[in-house]
Amino acid sequence: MELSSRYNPAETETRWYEHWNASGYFRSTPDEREPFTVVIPPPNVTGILHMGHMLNNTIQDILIRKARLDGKNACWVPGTDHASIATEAKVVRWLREEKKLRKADLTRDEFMAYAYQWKDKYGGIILQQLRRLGASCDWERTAFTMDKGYVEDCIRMFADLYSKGKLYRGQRMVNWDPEAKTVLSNEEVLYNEEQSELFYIQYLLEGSDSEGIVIATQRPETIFADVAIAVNPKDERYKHLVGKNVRIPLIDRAIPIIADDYVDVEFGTGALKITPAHDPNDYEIGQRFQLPILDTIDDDGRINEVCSYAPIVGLDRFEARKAMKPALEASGRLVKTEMYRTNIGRSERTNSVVEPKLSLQWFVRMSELGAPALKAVLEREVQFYPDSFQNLYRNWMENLRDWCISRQLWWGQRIPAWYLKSEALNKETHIFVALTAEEALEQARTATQNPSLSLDELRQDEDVLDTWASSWLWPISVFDGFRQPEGEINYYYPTSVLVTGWDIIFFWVARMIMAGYEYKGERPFQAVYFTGMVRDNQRRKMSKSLGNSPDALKLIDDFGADGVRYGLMSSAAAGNDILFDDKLCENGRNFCNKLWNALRLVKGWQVTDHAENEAVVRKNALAVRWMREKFKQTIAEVEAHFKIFRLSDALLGLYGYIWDDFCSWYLEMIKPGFEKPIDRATYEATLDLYGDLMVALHPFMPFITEEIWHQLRERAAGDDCMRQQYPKTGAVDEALIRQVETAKDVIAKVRDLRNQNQIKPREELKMAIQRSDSAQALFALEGVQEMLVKLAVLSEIELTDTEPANSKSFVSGTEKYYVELNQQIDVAAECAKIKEELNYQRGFLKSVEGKLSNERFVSGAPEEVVNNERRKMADAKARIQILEESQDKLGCAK
RNA sequence: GGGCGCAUAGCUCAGUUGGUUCAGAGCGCCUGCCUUACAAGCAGGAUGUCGGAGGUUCGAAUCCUUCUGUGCCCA
Repeated sequence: MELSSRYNPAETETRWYEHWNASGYFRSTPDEREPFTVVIPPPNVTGILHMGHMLNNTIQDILIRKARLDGKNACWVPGTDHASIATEAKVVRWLREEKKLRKADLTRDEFMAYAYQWKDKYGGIILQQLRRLGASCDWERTAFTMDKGYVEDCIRMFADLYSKGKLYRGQRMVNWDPEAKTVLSNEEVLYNEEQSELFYIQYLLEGSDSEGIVIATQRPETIFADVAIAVNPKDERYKHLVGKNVRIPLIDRAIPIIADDYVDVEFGTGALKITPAHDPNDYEIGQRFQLPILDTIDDDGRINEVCSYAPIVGLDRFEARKAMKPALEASGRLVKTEMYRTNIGRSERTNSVVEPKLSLQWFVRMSELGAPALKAVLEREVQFYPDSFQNLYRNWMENLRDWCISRQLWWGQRIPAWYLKSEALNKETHIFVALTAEEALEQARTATQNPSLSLDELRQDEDVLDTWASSWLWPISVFDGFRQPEGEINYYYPTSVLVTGWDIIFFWVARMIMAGYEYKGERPFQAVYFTGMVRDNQRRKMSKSLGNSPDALKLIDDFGADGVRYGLMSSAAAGNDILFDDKLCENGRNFCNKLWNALRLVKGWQVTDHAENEAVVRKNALAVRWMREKFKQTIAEVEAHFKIFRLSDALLGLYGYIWDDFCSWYLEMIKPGFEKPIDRATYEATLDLYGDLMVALHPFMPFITEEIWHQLRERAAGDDCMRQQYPKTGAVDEALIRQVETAKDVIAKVRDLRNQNQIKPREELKMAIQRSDSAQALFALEGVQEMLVKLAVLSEIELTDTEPANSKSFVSGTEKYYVELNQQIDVAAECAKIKEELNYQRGFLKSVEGKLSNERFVSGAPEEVVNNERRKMADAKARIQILEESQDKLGCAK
């Protein structure tokens, strides 16, 4: 069959993916083999494939395919996350723009119906895209965090934590998104420096028209919620005022001046207005001083009636702020304003300025949940790669705050708490948490001692769970671990490794570890591999708004999935950011092409049962032996790298072996002459070796390796590359490898000599070697001489005692070689070269001798190191002697 | 403000428990080649105060101190 000179990935990739999938190779069911389990970090259901997913899932696929080749029962569970706030925002926009509907006009059920419509249409695109990448997930296990069973698990978890007292409802200062009208976690608030205006406002003392205290605030619209002015107790300027009252401008309500250490003497005027309802720190101070709370801002960010300054009631908080400036000026209480830069928190989802707000929310008590999760990581029960992420983890885990898990959204698992309609909203004294409304009703009847209480008289909490409060159950729930605790979860759990970006170490990793210990009494995974962030070549994070994120599928179109996988992995040390560049994928594509052309070469050979001559047999036998030994060595390194998740190193090791050793050296060694056949033994050995290479490389580049595997030989049905045994390593004949390396060095030096003297690569040269024990030992190895003749393009090689006329020499190892040239030798240039070499060797010798004459080195360093130095010294002396002899013969001035 | 990390070739980075004159890879660059697998290629080549300064050690890119620059997390 004629093979094209360029590898074409498009056709092979779809074909092999379908073959694997149809053959059921991705499927896993429990059996007697050792399991290797990976659960996918579920991508957002409405997401599309981006570079981060590509990196992340390539890594998972590599680990899974390797485990499969190692004979393990590899199970990779795919799925998606409902991503409550992000998806709801998208659905709301879709309804508004395409259906002309507002969320407020829909019932909850109607909204949910639309949301599922949206999910069915756009959800799961990403899982389709992962197939293009070659992801060998068990698709029959595809899970979704809003699956019926999954929701049940979330409800069960909620009820369970509540009954154990690890979940409570409480009033807390939360991050409020007035646009999405929901609570945000700290992690969903993004802080950035913005320009702001600082208002210096004077509060007059009670009973005075001139004396007062000046405070500085960015938020003048909140002064009507003030309940005190605080100063630092050490602040001499204000000591005399503590305990007195001042009046809020415009409304003249009196508030006390209090003293608290929290106040920064340096900042502003050193006097701080205390607004417990609208600032977390003020809230803390308010609690300490048992001050009242006046909440003047509504859920949508408007000033409400609690504010006793009527002109701004009903205005948006920013409108109100604008209105305040003229009002304060008119009152004469505005001292000055100044511009200043400060960190403003905005919602990651809606970009609106986050409002600190007091709210009744559900909180998970973190103290008990956190302890085992922290211990597990510190004691390496859960091993992080790279290990240093422990620091970040510990830092966070030692400062845990209770976790607010309620969100004011509809798209998500609705909180299973019921209240009595007879009680005012957010003032409920009775809470019934149960798996179903009926059970809640039972509780309510008992609690109220009213057996005729009906479901109509209860109302369910309107809120849903924070997305992470559902996805922290992922490693358990996807194996049905809550409903079938004795089922297959016992086989697959704990999972082997989790692969995820370090940016969600708190959101998700930490919480899965907590859930693992809480519900299985065991770690959810043995290892966590943290990937870096994929950035562009200017180190900017890939983002839609910057438009710097390459189209993942286009990359696959352009370079092939294997090429992209190579590109991502070749520069992806664990935890390190990747500065992505198409160039990387180009390297991958080129590598595919190299593999492909090696195939073309090998498959183009005629094969004969009778080798050309004994010399060729000896040369080829040595080449095959060398390649096999080096392969074992390479596989040993690959295995060592896999063990500690150094996938990039493992790949580059294979790359180097294949490109340099196999293609550049081995194939050139055995390549038959023009229109000459190759002997069958070498040919078969080469096909076997090539096949083994494909298996070794398969986890990284699954498609081309499968294709070549099948091109190499006729294979029986089911004899596929992805189903082989990973090549085994074993004792390596390092002496043999060293000898061939020596031969390679000689060949390289002859080539260099040709280059420097403008001798054509194909012009045969005569070479002689200075007779010595070491030279004789090297040439005693069968095939070495023939190898040199072929690759250095020599007419003959001989041992000699005398320097041939008209020749140039070089030193390799401790041997001296002469190459006869049919041209005049430039004696002066030769002398200069030798002198330079001598200087180097003498310097080398001096440093080695220096070490060896140091008594403390000889007695202190390990024997192995000392012996090594002794060998170096002997070699250097031998080389110096050779060079000095050359000097003498050439008659160089010394 | 508290904590963590990084600084090595023009660029991006490796360099494992200190041990070869150990300073390395890829890309880029330079020279010569369309050599009958591959120009998406082949054969060669150049490139560094290992951020600065001290210290420990027989020996430091590697360990310690400090300074400088830089990135991230938390507040």
